[in-house]
Amino acid sequence: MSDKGKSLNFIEHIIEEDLRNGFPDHLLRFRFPPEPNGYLHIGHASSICLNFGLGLRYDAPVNLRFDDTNPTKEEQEYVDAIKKDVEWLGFSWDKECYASDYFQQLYDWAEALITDGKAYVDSQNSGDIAAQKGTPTEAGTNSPYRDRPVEENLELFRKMKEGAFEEGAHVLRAKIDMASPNMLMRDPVMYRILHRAHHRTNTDWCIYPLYDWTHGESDYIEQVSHSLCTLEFGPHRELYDWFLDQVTASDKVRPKQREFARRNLSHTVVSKRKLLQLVEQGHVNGWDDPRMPTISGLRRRGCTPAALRSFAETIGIAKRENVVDVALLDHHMREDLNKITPRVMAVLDPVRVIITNYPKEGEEWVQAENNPEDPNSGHRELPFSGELFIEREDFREEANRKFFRLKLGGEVRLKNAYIIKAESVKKDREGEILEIHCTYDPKSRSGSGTPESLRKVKGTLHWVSARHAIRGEVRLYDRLFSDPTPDGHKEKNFLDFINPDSLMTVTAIMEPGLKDAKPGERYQFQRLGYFCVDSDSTEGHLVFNRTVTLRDTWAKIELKQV
RNA sequence: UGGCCCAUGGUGUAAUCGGCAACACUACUGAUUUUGGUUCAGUCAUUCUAGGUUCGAGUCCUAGUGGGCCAACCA
Repeated sequence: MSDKGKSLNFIEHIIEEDLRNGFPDHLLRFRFPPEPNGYLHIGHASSICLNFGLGLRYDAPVNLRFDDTNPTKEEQEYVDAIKKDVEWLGFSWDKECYASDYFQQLYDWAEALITDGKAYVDSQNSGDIAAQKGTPTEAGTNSPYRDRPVEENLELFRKMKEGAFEEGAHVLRAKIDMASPNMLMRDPVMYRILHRAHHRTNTDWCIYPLYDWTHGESDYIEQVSHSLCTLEFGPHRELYDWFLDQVTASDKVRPKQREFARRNLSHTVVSKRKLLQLVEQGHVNGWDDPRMPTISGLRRRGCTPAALRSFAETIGIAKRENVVDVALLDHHMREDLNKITPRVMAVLDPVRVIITNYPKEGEEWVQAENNPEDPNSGHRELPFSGELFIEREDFREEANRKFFRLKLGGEVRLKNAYIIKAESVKKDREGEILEIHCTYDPKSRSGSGTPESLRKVKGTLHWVSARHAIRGEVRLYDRLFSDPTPDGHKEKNFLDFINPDSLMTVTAIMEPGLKDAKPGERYQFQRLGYFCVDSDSTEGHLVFNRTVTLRDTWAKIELKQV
């Protein structure tokens, strides 16, 4: 990484300390361990950048490990989507791993634990087991099966594995301490019976290990040195260490679990359950709807991997509760998009301009910079004529001097073309403006070098020649929720805060060169924002998604005037 | 009637051994600009509270306050 001079986050401090204490840097190894039961979201992006970022910083391998121990929820579809997202973010994993690859090893270790008297088969139902757990303030009570003889445990466990029992008939539990102040240490369940096909092991197994028994041992098998997870796993650390104690050899790396606070983004939710609800109840059009905070949604909206990475870098990592302002994400998207996107002109809410002193059927071509931020981006030719479209909100019959745009009797520069002056308007019976009649200064053409062309006029507008224009669908997205913390209200459901105007679709007028735009391509529509060609586009029907607007100082001025 | 974690501007994150509270975003000023974009300059903090240790505390100690997590055969 290029951040050697940067201050360290608390995880890096821990690693630096381990290194100082003699941990060999070539044994550093990390992992990103998603469960393939849903799509990755921006919170995962942060975790991906953390783990893979550490890999880059310390030149250490990072595994992509699927935590696939629950066949009732997990599917291959999610595995594929997750791999695509991680790759798209720009990271390469060392090994592609699956917890399910370790089922046999885990099983063998479980038998050893039983033999050691450290695990037993409990034949109660889940309700009874839960009842015996006690509460955070009261000790639990021992299961009547807790002192089952080793031989009987072994026999039952083997039969569980062979499929001799119904789901729920028995579980394997670690024998730890039913009075522990940490509820996770009260004889946690290690295996349950599930007669379900697994997306990788199919029907090979009918007992499946639970998270706590699986995760640390998987880290150990892969020789992960630092296993990073979110804060809610803090209490699990004691159990993680206990399970590791049962198997760790002295000459192997003993993985270290550390916890960080998940990143929350304002004006959205990042919980798989809630995202699923948005999809299933049709509040959005799927997991990759551009309003979704999923990586696939952000990608479809036009966000770049670089923007997501620099965003993750900026928000950092710590242990306190947080809500990151979505405006910061917007900033990082604009920062990257400003550098890389070609500028084009498109009018979202058109009104017709007639230049009365322009030759009737005349037309000419003007030159436009493709990207002022990129000197190598070159220029393109744009058709100009006496009949144009401009943005309806760029004209007012009357306005004060703060309004830099077109008004009756006022002048304005048409970007890359001429200075025009509004003379009169034509309206329909309802008073809606149909045409703005203007005159132009023929000597004011951009780049011509004439004194007239060098005149300073306050406003510059984007425009499209009516005769040459093409049309396209533009989807204007806004934040999905109107409240900064939609799921932070005890009394109200997060769905109550859904922004009814999160999607507005318009037909826009666009410069003709856009007709060959391909899905995934990003543009800046000048003075409007950044837009990305959507995958819904078909031959002859272009669809653009608005990624993010440009910063809009005028909108703020206007707001204050009201 | 318990255990664990956390507390620094509006937001997020820094601050070496205890030594001038820093960076980014937002907001607001101003300059530049043929995008009201970009760029540039500037403004915005009693480090949760109260004690204590110290020449010196965001940092260490004690107590309090506030917040989060823990009783899935989920991860």
